[in-house]
Amino acid sequence: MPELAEVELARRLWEPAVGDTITAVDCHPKTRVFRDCPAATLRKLLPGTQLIATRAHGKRLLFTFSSATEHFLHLELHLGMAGRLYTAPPDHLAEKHDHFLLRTPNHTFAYNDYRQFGGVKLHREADPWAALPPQVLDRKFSLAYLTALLDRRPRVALKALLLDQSAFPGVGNWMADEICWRLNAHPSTPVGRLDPADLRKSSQFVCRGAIRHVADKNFALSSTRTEAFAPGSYVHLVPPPSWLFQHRWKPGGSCPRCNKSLARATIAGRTTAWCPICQTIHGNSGT
DNA sequence: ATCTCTGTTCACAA
DNA sequence: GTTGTGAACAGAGA
Repeated sequence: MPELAEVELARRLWEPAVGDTITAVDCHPKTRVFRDCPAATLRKLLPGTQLIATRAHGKRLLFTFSSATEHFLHLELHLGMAGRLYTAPPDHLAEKHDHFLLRTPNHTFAYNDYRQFGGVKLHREADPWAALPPQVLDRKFSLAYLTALLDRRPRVALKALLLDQSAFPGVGNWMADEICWRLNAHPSTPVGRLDPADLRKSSQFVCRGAIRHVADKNFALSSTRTEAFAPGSYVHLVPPPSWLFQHRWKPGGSCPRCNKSLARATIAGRTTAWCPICQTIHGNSGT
């Protein structure tokens, strides 16, 4: 599920652990989420360390620990399709599909992923994220930068480029559709036909709005209703009806702008919804 | 029972 | 070299 806003929400839910000492690590005995780091390594390295920083970049999370034995120690999490972080009391027992629990004196920080499409990586270098591309809301995501990006691969379909994590980190299926819709562009439009300034504006609008509607609002809810983030529930508030989001999966859903029926098809390998009336910029229309 | 899914990766085709 | 497609991963809910 998680795209950039849910990933940011997950980061904030674990943020209270900063400054805490890890007292124990419980790992699910049989899981494939520990891809390049055996669970035994985590159990050996993490207890006694202190969490000192949390970061999010696109769909990735990075938790940095200070350790007596390692110069640098980071845990990178990817939530895949169904991953979720939550916080619980220190004596919390692992729920179904909890893959690992970080224990601190006052909390349990849990990682749950029933589909196991996510994963955990261990990094031991100073900055494992040194080479990541700029994010949509970074200052480095400039008009010149995006123009060069489009010039490099002018024939790629808009939807495919939006889903490319090295181009638009953190944008997933629904955000990609939302950006196409806001841009009035058909998802299969070759990106060479687009105005980079318009694409930049639309993608920034959607990323900013997603953070506000999903990360900010659900986080505010979590501080008044901690039980809302117990296993089994997660995101409660979604973008408003003026966004495509609330209409795209409804059978017979209609465009919030012109009220005509939405179209659906598989584009760039993913189910895609768009408004055939509003999204008039096409690759094959001649204009 | 069958199908779908806010994701990524890999093999392979065109 | 580029671009597109389908399968695989695993489980829940319709």
